[in-house]
Amino acid sequence: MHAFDILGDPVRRRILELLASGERSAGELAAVVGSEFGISQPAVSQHLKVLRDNGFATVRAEGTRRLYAVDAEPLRQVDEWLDPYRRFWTQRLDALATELARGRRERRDADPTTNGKEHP
Amino acid sequence: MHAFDILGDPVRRRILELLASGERSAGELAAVVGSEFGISQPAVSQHLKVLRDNGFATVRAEGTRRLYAVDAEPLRQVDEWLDPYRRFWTQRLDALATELARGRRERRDADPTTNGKEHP
DNA sequence: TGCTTATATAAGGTGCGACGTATATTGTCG
DNA sequence: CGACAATATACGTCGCACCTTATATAAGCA
Repeated sequence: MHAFDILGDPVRRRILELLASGERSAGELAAVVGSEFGISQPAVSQHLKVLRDNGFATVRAEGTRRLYAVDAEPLRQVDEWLDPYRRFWTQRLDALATELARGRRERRDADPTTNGKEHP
Repeated sequence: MHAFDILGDPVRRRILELLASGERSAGELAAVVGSEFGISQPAVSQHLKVLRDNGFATVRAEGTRRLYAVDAEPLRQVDEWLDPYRRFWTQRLDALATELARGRRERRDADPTTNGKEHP
């Protein structure tokens, strides 16, 4: 199953967002996400299972609690998938930088609004 | 509709992959993707519509052809969404570098596989 | 041991997204 | 204009992902 299939679900994305700042118990996640999306504890638990089964999260038992944490490996793969497209926006940024430089140069060379003379 | 929902579909991902290397006509895309996934021309056309409607692709008419191109803006958003997680793997790479350095040091100091003794 | 809390699994219902077939639209060429 | 080519839209069907309710598992505690 491809990583994007997992991230396609908003509930799972939200869970990962919560995990981004550190470990959370299944209960905490069920409470927060459950109330935000209006879904039940089992529903959240099922999403946690999907995240586990696909390597997006790891679990650690602490007593009766299950503490979840992000495993970023699949996210890294998503990041890799994006590689071929990065040039599209970095390129645009470069063009913007060039454009800005050009604008600056022209302003320096002949800017009537500051202190240059129009026709010496 | 969230960007990840669009990327969740393998056909749409494939289309974007093909567009990464430049413009393609709807017909080319339908031929390649259609045969790869075993789906019809209308099916591909519907996916193209989804990509259009959600800003992942732009179209330009050339005669009776429709030439599609990537619009990377939504992908840039996906890239942004990944930001909070980047530290996980960059951090891991740092740790790996550290680990490798440590391993190198230990090997230099006392490496049993080359000339050390197991039980002196 | 029995009761409670935390979490997961089972089983079943439902909505929606992706597909195919058929057809409409638009452009080209003779 | 009429025929053909390229592409899009209409519409009905179906599978599956996600949900709910009910229940199982397992740990903590009186």
